[in-house]
Amino acid sequence: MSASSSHQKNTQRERLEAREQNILKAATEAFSALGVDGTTMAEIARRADIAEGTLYLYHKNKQDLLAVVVQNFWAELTKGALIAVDVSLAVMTQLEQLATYHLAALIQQSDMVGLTYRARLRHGEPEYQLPKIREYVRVFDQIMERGINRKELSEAIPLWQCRDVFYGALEYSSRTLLLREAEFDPSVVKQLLAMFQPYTIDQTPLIMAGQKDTSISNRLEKIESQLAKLLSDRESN
Amino acid sequence: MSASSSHQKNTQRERLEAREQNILKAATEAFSALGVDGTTMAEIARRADIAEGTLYLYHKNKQDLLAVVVQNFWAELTKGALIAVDVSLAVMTQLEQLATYHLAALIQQSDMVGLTYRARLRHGEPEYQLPKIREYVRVFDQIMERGINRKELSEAIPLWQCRDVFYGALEYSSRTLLLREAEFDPSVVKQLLAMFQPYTIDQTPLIMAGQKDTSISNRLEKIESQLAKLLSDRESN
DNA sequence: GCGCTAATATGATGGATACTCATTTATTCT
DNA sequence: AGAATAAATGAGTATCCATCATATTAGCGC
Repeated sequence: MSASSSHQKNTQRERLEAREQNILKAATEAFSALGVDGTTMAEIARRADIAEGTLYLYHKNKQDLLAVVVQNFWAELTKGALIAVDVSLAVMTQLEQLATYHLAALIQQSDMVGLTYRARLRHGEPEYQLPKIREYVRVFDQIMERGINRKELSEAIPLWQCRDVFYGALEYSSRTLLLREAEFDPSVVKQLLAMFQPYTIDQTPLIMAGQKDTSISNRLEKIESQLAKLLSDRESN
Repeated sequence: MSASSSHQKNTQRERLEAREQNILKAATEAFSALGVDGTTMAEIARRADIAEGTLYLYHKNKQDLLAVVVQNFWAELTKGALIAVDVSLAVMTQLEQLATYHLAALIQQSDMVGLTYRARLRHGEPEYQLPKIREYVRVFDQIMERGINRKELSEAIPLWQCRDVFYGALEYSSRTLLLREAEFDPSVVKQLLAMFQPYTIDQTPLIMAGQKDTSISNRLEKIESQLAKLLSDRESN
C-alpha cells in the first residue's frame, strides 16, 4: 500500500468522522437554543452545512438524532464527573464533589435536562433508560462501593435508594434554583450530604469544610457513655 | 323568569361545560396512550366526537391543550393528597402518608409525569412552573409548617431544600421502580423518611420501625441538662 | 311560532415540516 | 483513465397544526 493511498483513506474516514461531529454539534446547538419542536431538520442541515437529505444518512430520524445528542451530553458529563471526584479523599468528600459538579452542570446546562426528558420518551418501548445515563449514574455507585470497602459507610446502606435520593434531590433542586433565577447554591449540597451522615462510620473527624461536622451520633454516644459513667460514679458515692 | 327559559339557558351552559369536559377527557386519554407526538388534533377531535376546528374554540393550540390536561392532573392529585393525609396524626406520619400517596400516583400514572415535562417546555419563557403543580407542592409545605408549629420539627429546618429532597427522591424513585418493572415499594418511603429524622423533635419514640433511632437534639438536650446539673453540683461543693 | 342576531360548530384549505428517493457527485480500485 | 461503489443532494410526498369562510344552532323580541 502506498503512503498516499493510505493517507487518502485516512482523510476520507476523517472527513466522515468530522462530518458526523459537525452534525452532532449543529444539532446540539440548535436543539439547545431552539428546543426540539423549534428546530427543523433543515435548520440543523444548514448549521452543519450539508443538505437535508444527508442528515438521514447519519441518523434514522429526528428522534434518533436527539437521542445521540443527549447520549453524547451524558457521556461528556461522565468524563467530567470522574475528573471532579478525587478518589484519594474521604467518600463523603467525594460525594460532595460529585454533588457539586452535578448540580452545577444541571444548572448550567438545564436545556440539556429538558432534552433528556424528551429523548427518553420513545413511545411504545417500555420506559427505557439511555445507556450513557446509566454509566453516569454508576459514578455514584462506585463512590458508595468504595465507601463500603473502606469501612467509611455502613454495609447496610440501601444503595439504590440513596442513589435515587441523591440524584433526585439534586435534579429537583436545580429546577427550583432555576425557577428562582438563583445561582448555584452550595447549601443544597451541604444539606443533602448531611442527610447521608447516619450511614457513615466515621473514624476521623475532618471532612467537609464549612460543614459543622461529622458523625454526630458517634460523638453523642461517646458523650452519653461518659456522662453515664460520671453519674453512676456520683451515685455510688 | 320562566322555569323553562332558565332551564334552557342552564342546559346550554351545561352542554358547553360537558363538551369542555369531553375534550379534556379525550385529550387526556389520547396523550396518555399515544404520547404527545403520537396524538393528532384530529384524533382528539374524533374521540371527543367534535370537528377538528371546534377544538380551537376551546384551546388556543395543542400545547395549550396539553397544559390544561396536565394542570387538571395535578389539581386532581392535590385533592387526593389532601384526603390521604390525616392532619390529626404526627407530622412524620403525615409525611409518610403523602410520600406513599405521591409515589403510588407517580407509578400508576407515569405517563402523566412525562406529559408534565412536556408541558413545562414552553420555549422562550423563562422556565415556568405550572400553577397547579405549585399548589400540589404546597401540601408538603403545609405539613412541615404544622410540624414546626406543633414543635414536632426543628424551626431550623431548611424547608425548601427538604421539599426538593422529598419530591425529587420520590420522582426519581418512581422512575427507577418503573425501569425495573417493579411495583410500589414501601421501603423507599421508609428510607426517605428516615433521612428526615434528624430534623424531628420527638417527644415520643414511636414511628418508623426499623429506624435505628431518633432525634439527636433530644439526646443533646438531655445531656445538656445532666451536664448542667453535674456542674452546678460541683460548684456548690 | 317566526324572523333576526349572536354564538357556536364545521371541514376544506394553507403553510410548514419530517422523511424519501431518483439523480448527481465524489471516491476507490484496477 | 474508467468502471464500480459510496456518498450527497434537493425536489417531492405525506402528514399535521392551525385558520377561516361558511353553515348550523340557540337566544329572544314580537
